[in-house]
Amino acid sequence: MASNGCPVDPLLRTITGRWTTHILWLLYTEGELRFGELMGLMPDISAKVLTDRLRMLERNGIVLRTQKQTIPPQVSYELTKQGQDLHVVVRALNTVAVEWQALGWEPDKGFPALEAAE
Amino acid sequence: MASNGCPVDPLLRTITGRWTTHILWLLYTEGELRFGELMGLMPDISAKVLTDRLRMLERNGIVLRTQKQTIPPQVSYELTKQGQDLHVVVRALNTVAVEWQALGWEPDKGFPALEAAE
DNA sequence: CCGCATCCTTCTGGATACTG
DNA sequence: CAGTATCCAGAAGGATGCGG
Repeated sequence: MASNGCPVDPLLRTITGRWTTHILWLLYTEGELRFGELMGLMPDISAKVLTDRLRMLERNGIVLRTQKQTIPPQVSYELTKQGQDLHVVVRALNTVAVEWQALGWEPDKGFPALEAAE
Repeated sequence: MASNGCPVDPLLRTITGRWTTHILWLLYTEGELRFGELMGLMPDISAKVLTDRLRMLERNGIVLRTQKQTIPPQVSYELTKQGQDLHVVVRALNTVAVEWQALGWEPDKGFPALEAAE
């Protein structure tokens, strides 16, 4: 998979993927969260996928993982300083998403409200 | 593939994917472009993938396709009004990408500059 | 010049069952 | 509680060749 020349491409590849921005959004709005809390806030995600995403974000310096060796063990996640840079992106995405939702936009269907007005 | 509750998810699924933001960036910075011009500006993309992306963006009301029935035929693409909403997202992505690039960030490697400073 | 059809390969997300 | 290991299905990316 040859690298695209665009500098945005590698960043995009890391922060996209099924649940990634949702995780970032939650850590941004709720602050530090435990694994189980994240599971609770995302009812449809599986433990494996959540772990995958968190580990990937950790490798990339975007989230910080803190393990407390208690019984039962507790692990919590928070955004790193760099991870917080992404709030601009996530907020921009959220703004447009909400705006388009209000216009009736749906993937592969476009903007029904606008077409009807023609 | 059950829909995630997050309103950002469908939008994200549309504008991500290997070349999509690059296309949006070019249409945003260069304005209207012909198919061949886009190919020239993205040396590594294949015609099929470019067509796929453009058709998908067209279906979603993000780009406008204009065909001129000349010989040889010319087809040009530009952002729709809604497509221009995305410049906020693309600009945010670009800002962070450039910032992180300056810090030595690489996918799956994190921020070497910061780790060295510890 | 622009694009469609076909086929193939890779990557991703997810289900399920098990562990310290 | 917070994972790990394995396996699988489907989607996405891409190469190639034909067509208006």
